[in-house]
Amino acid sequence: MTIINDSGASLTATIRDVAAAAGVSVSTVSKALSDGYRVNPETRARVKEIAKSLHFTPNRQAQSLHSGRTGTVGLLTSDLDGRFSIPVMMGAEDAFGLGEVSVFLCDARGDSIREQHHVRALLSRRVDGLIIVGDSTNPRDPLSLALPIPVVYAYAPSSSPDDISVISDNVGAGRQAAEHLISSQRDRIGYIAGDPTFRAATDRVAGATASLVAQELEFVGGSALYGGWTEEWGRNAVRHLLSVDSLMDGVLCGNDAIARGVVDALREDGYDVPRAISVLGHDNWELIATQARPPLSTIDMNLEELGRNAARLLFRAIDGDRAIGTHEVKTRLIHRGSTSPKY
Amino acid sequence: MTIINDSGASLTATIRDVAAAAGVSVSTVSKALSDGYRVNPETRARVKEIAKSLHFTPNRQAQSLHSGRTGTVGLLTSDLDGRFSIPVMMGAEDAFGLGEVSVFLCDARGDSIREQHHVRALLSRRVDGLIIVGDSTNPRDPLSLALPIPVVYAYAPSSSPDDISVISDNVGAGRQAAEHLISSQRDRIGYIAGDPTFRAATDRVAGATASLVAQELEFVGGSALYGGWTEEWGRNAVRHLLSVDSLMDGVLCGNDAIARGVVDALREDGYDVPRAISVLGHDNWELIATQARPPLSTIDMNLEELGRNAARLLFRAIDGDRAIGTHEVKTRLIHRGSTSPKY
DNA sequence: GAAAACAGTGAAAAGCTTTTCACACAATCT
DNA sequence: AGATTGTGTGAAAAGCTTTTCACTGTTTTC
Repeated sequence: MTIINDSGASLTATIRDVAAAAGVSVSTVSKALSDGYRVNPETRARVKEIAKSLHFTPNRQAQSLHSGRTGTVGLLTSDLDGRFSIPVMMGAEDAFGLGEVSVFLCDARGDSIREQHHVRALLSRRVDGLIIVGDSTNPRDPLSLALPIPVVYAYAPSSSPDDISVISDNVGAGRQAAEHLISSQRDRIGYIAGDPTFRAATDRVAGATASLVAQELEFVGGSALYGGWTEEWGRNAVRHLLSVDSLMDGVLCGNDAIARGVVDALREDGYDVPRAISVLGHDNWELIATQARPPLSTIDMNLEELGRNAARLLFRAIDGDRAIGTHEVKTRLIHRGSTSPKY
Repeated sequence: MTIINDSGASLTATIRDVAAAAGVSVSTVSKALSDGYRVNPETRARVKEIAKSLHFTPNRQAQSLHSGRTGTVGLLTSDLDGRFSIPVMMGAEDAFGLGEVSVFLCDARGDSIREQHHVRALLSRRVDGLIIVGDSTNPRDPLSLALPIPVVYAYAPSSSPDDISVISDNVGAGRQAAEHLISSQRDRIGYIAGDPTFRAATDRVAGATASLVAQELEFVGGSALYGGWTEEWGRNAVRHLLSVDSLMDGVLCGNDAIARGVVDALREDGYDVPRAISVLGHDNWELIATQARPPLSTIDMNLEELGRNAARLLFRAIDGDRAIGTHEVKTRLIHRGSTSPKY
């Protein structure tokens, strides 16, 4: 099925069509369009003119058949509906530039058989490289196949130190969060963490703990409280913490859902957020954070930046410069209404 | 950069390598691997064996150079962080099958210049077809280029009736929602709608209105209340409706955020949800719906099914069978805690 | 026993582009 | 004038696979 457009030229014109129309050989067309070859300026202009009028675009399949590079990259995610892999993908797409490199998207749905299958398919399409986007920050096993192309792991690092990984700096985020509360004169701080089987949960706690220890403080109740990633857990945990220390003046939360549960419970129980008790979330999950009462101050993981970095590292690796190891992306604090200086 | 794996075979073996190793010609290898050609069974077995040991996978670039079909499809979304385009993409990927067809993902970020650019890039990659995923249900202008490949519009339909579009049946969804409340003996029902500039908002209201009219009912306050898509609007609107009719026993909402605002406000004001007042959302946006108190009953748009349909229609179109027009996907009711029969 | 059918294999073309090499012709130098 | 340099162009190969056609032998048919 070939639709002919207004000018009568098929949109899938090949270089031969251009050559015929210009009355020159195929190789002259190629050179005329490429700049940097010796072609009579007049010929070049005429060829370019005709190529344009024919809507000629070189067939990248054929180009790459010749160059050995396809200008395509595989993006293998394990969880498309995850809130984390999408921004990472966007950042990567961004860094690859408009049209320069195209991205094959595959979703393995957490199934390693499926993953293998996708990898093979991508390999048969001769992608130049692969980005594997995880759905949690826990390290994952590297791809088992020996691959002829470079691979970058994003969000979830590879468990092998010889691979290239880009992750969010969760320890630093924990520090950043704690310092934010400490700097607004809070000294009775509780930590309501997420699921302890997640590396993200424990890393954030570790960072925050380090900051408190540096100020000779400790968490309300002596240590962080682990639970789940839900609002309900936040509601229950904050009430428990208040029963331990009724003068608690700050709460750090493992994510925004927990934080939302916390501010909901506090509002119901008549506490003044942020003046009496400041609450800080994590993830900057807009739809939850902005709709909370008050809107949540939180930590943003800069996931798009993470994706961009992953893409850049992949480029370098494709060019032969493999920067192995785990690269961390700094988080940033988003100030909304749930934190403030103490009154 | 070519990594040699354990067996000593490069993973990028070509058909020539296989031919050399098997001591036959290239064409024999091709035929032996293809089934359906006349090849000596012994030769065939030997070739297959060797191809396997060399990890030979045919170069799809070269294959498609020959066949004219690339087995790739472009997926152009306008809003990757949108909650709607992702499930549609997943469904499409699903229907395209594992490895059979690969998907190029592009994000135009709502910018038509960018969109054009992506379309050109995809064209130069000779994709077999294009799916355009919108970020709202409002009809959009069709791509301005005359394309040599078929296009399917998903979620947001094309404004041209000659195109192929797949959308969610919002009118039907409104009916479904209203009937759910009516069938649980509610007869004083309010409708808190979203932003009236969105077709989705007005269509849902239209469907619900039709169902009420059929029962000789009308909405509390006479008609639906339009506002925004936020929780805050839900909170404000439901309090207003109660001031109009303090015996209101059901509330239909334009989306789950509104519904969540509604149940929050009702809980704060001491109403019993779902017994005294049932509340129904829309979108089945899990993270909001499941965390509400009580969890929200809602309408699911079957977006993955929508994506699958889009993919199937694209296949048909690629095979020359263009089913033009707008195809609707039925919604389904998800029953959680916020609706029940009246006590 | 000669002609026809058949089985198995290989050579070659096609698909599109890029790049190298060679050629023809004009212009410059000795 | 003959040799050299330079300029613009085209032919051809390479990259990988599929498919058609042609070519040996072998087997069957009349």
